[in-house]
Amino acid sequence: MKKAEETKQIILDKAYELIYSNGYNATSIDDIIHASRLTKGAFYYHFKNKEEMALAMLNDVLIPYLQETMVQPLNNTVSPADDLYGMVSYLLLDDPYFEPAFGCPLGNLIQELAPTNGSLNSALLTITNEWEEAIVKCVNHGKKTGLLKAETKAKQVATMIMSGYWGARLLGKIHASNAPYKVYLKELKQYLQSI
Amino acid sequence: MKKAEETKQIILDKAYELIYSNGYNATSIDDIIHASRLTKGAFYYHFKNKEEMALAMLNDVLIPYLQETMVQPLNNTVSPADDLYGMVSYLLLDDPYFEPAFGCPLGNLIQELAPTNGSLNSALLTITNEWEEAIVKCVNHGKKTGLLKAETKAKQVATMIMSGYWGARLLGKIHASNAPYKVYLKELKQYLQSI
DNA sequence: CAATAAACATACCAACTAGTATTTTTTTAT
DNA sequence: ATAAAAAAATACTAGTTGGTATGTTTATTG
Repeated sequence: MKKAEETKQIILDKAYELIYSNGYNATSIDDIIHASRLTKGAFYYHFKNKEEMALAMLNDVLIPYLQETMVQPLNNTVSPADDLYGMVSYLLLDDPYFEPAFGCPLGNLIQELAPTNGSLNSALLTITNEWEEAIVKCVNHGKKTGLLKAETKAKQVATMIMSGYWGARLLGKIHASNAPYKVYLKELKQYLQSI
Repeated sequence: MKKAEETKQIILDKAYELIYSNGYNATSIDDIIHASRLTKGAFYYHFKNKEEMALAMLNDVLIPYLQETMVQPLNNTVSPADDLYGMVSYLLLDDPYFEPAFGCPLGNLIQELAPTNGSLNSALLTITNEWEEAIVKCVNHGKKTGLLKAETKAKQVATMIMSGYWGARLLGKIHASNAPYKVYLKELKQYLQSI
């Protein structure tokens, strides 16, 4: 019961890669097993169907990584503005797994699947809410310590930051470049000084 | 040569509807001709292939509408902050053709097609640049009249507004609601007062 | 009111899709 | 080492995809 887990992980990793770069619908099961150097038998031994595989991919690959890079950096925050800027800046410029031309893996999936799919959506919504909650807590902590203004509305700031990040991803995609990220980050810094 | 133009328009209109709500790849030619109550013969008489049809749809349906709702409202601006807020607010809350669950038609296409497609991308990039240019001009005008701060960087503001709008669309999508729009707009108003 | 071309319909194709049934190989426990 | 079970390979199906070839109808013009 060890080798099996390995191949399962290979499938999930390759599925993540292909779905991130090409989208969910544009990634066929044949694509995934070919990239994994496996066959249909292996795929359907480990997963009931494409959707269940995608759900496992979300839970085992994408979501843990997003919690690491989007949520954890905001825990035990000292300087809210700096920590928020740092979180977004890392995601946009430094994260080794994300590329401008491919956008945000979470944003991509929401965009593509939100109108149609059911079971995948709740997983996407959950991690989105966790992210928002982390930002809200960070802002509220800053209000308590006096580093942020008392009038600042934490949820509004969270919405602003999340929206800005995802939109910047779109600009990066259409330009196939991280140049828009840098422009956005400059204005984000200005904005964070105003709250 | 009149009836033919009508059916061509029907195809483009239905294609827009289906692609907006389901995505480009998820919309088959069969879907489009069925919704148009036509057949393959009609489709391929008017268009060489799916991509050429999509390009015509962009040029004849989507882009003119976006120029109307995203670009024109910023021409001959009097109060930049109000006009920028009004443009975004209209798009998010009042536009009769856009729905929270389906996001922004332009954003959707960029998201889905940017990594892969070629010919459609330049059309998407062009209208995106037109939008940015309109915002930049609006901000620069505001700086001249003294309604906006002299230090304000027009391109940064444009990036901030575009990003925020597109990201808010994503939040609306995952929540299948316009509630995130309202939260975003409140913070946008704050932000616009700070520039 | 024909004739003729434009506009559209029908029938098809090869490639691809998710998924199944069956057989073979590989692990694992004894 | 070997039997049993797990893991993976092979071969297949029915439905869908974009696109083509060839009809048939409809509109337009002399």
